[in-house]
Amino acid sequence: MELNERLKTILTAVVHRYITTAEPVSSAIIAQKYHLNLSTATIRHEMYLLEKNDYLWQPHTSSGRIPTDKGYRFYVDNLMVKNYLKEKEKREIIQIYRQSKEFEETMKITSQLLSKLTNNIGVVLAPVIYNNVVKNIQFISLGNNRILTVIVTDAGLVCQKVINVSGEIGKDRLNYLSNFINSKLAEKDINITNLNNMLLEELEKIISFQERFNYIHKFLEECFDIKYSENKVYLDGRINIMKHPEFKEIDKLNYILSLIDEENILAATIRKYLGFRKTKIIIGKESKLKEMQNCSLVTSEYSIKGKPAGAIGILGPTRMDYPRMISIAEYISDKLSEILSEF
Amino acid sequence: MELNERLKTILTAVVHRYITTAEPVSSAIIAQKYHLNLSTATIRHEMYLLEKNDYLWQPHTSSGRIPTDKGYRFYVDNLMVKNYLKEKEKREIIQIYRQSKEFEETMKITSQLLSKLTNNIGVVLAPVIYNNVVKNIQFISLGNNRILTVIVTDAGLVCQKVINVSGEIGKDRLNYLSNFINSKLAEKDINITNLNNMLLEELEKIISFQERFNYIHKFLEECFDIKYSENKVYLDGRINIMKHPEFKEIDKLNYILSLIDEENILAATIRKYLGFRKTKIIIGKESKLKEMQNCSLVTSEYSIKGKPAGAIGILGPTRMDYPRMISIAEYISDKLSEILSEF
DNA sequence: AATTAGCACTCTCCTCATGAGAGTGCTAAA
DNA sequence: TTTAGCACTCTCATGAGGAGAGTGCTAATT
Repeated sequence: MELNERLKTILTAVVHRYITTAEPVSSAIIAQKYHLNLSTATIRHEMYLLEKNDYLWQPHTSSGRIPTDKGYRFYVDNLMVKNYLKEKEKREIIQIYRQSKEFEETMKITSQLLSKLTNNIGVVLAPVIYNNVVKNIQFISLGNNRILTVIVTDAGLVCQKVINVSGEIGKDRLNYLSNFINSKLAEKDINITNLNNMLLEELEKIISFQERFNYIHKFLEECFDIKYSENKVYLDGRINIMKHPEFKEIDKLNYILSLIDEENILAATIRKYLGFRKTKIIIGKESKLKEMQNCSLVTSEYSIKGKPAGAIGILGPTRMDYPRMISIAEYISDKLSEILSEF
Repeated sequence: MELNERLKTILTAVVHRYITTAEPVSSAIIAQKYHLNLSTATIRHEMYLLEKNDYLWQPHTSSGRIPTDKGYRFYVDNLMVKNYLKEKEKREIIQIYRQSKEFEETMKITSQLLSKLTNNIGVVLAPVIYNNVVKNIQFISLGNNRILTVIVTDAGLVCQKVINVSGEIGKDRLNYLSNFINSKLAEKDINITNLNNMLLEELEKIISFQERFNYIHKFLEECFDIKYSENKVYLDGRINIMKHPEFKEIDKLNYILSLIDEENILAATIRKYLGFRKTKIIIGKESKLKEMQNCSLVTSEYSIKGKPAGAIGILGPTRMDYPRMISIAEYISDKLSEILSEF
């Protein structure tokens, strides 16, 4: 069924009311607060139609109505009015970001900002590393045949690895090798994931026949074998879930708690929806994850120097103030992109 | 009051019973299950004495008894029998550790092990860095007047920092500086926290009069200004709290959740008790933290190459199997010490 | 045809009463 | 000192009853 204007207005009213009170919405409240110049009976009839079409539901006959996932979805796609942060809020966000100079701290601050501003759970997926270009490689001898390899990428990410070698490699040799590699890196962009195939061949030209078959070769191989671990997740504001009346029920709490505990599930969900639009909204059961069935997730992607890098997210009850969540997510992901690009 | 043997036996029985069932313990159950050859009336009388002396309490008159914090404390200090892990369990732990080569991963695995083995929350405090000796410093130019400083300590910890300089510093100059610093570091042990006062003076001797007042000096100062951020906390098994009947009550859950959310509170608590014994047990209100009043925390310190480095912890309800928790905490902290010392 | 007033009906929620059950405290006897 | 016996206390589950919120339906009105 195509919703006519009046039905849309009523659905909007129900969503707004439910978002603010968390109580089933009655026809009387709509008539009273939203000045539609309609009697409760008419509103009741319209709500009945909305219910029949799955936009609303009732916890029991003779109680008010609550939006369904489909109702929220329609609201988000067709009804809501975009919200913009106040200048004052924007300034505050910038102010907070100014404190941080470091990558880790920036991630942490971002998740905190998200949770503080929204009263929900803030999620930040650290930048994926596999499309980064390697800028510089350094070898630092730790003694005891242990060598620390530091790989720096164009996005300013630093990747470190301690490697055990089975024989001594002199400082000069290490320097020679790293200088050679760095000169190659300067010549052309090499992606972090294919360091191995791009460099090893070149290196074989300059290392001795002997070396080609001994521990030095093995060492180099191991250096370049970056298993780009699933990117890190930063969470903040877990306690916020307790503020929402929907999670007074122990079962619902259980679901969201296991979501919070297993950060990977959450990260995987965000990652799954990554890619073809900056901001995405996943409402309740849309995610197919039973742990998420009472939650919505608003995600927004950020980039580093124009290249897509990661995403942030806001996790809360399906009953959330979507326009505000979206504006916050978008503003913060923009700021984060700027900051990380400067690093 | 000094507890006589019989009172001790009964207290032990009550603690054991309550730990396994989470139900108030009646005199009849004690008589039935613990074969003391005493009538319920006698046991009742003894329990009454224990209650008067604050070792037990009743949720209401005419219900069974529950140990108080003091009761648990007495049990832990005087009554419990030390428990040892089975060889099979030990082997499994070693097996799991074998998978991990990296520092981060080791920390994560440790917290997972703790939570899986105990059905409680596993906590790991990463090694503190401020008593580490600096082994090596490297400067890597990132371009755009940005320099990455990598500091490596004797414990194999790596500390990185990107510094903005307000003028160009050539590669040769950077190399010269780092070589000089490294030679000084090789001469004598310098603690990471006083890099600044130990090195800056020496460096001033070798840098030009000009440099002494310009950005190069500032750069070096900034390099050595390591704010040894509070050490990182790894948590695992948050969801486990839902398994314990005591946290069915939403208020208690709220407390422990805020503890879990603000990892710093937990870390600070562990840190507060750090120092004069390997394993520590904090029971309920002993911690003075209202968020911890329904919880107990078993912590055990680990070391790197013999030097105290950090601690692990197990967080659960006061009603926990202390002997087992202790044996797990101690075994894991020992293994962790070994592994980190090898890194 | 659309809207509305009116009202019976439904369901929740709170309170109170009731009774069973678990476990105690006390007393008197062993 | 220990115990049997019993009255007493408190919880918990159950059900009844009534208030309140809100609906669905119908007949009347616009």
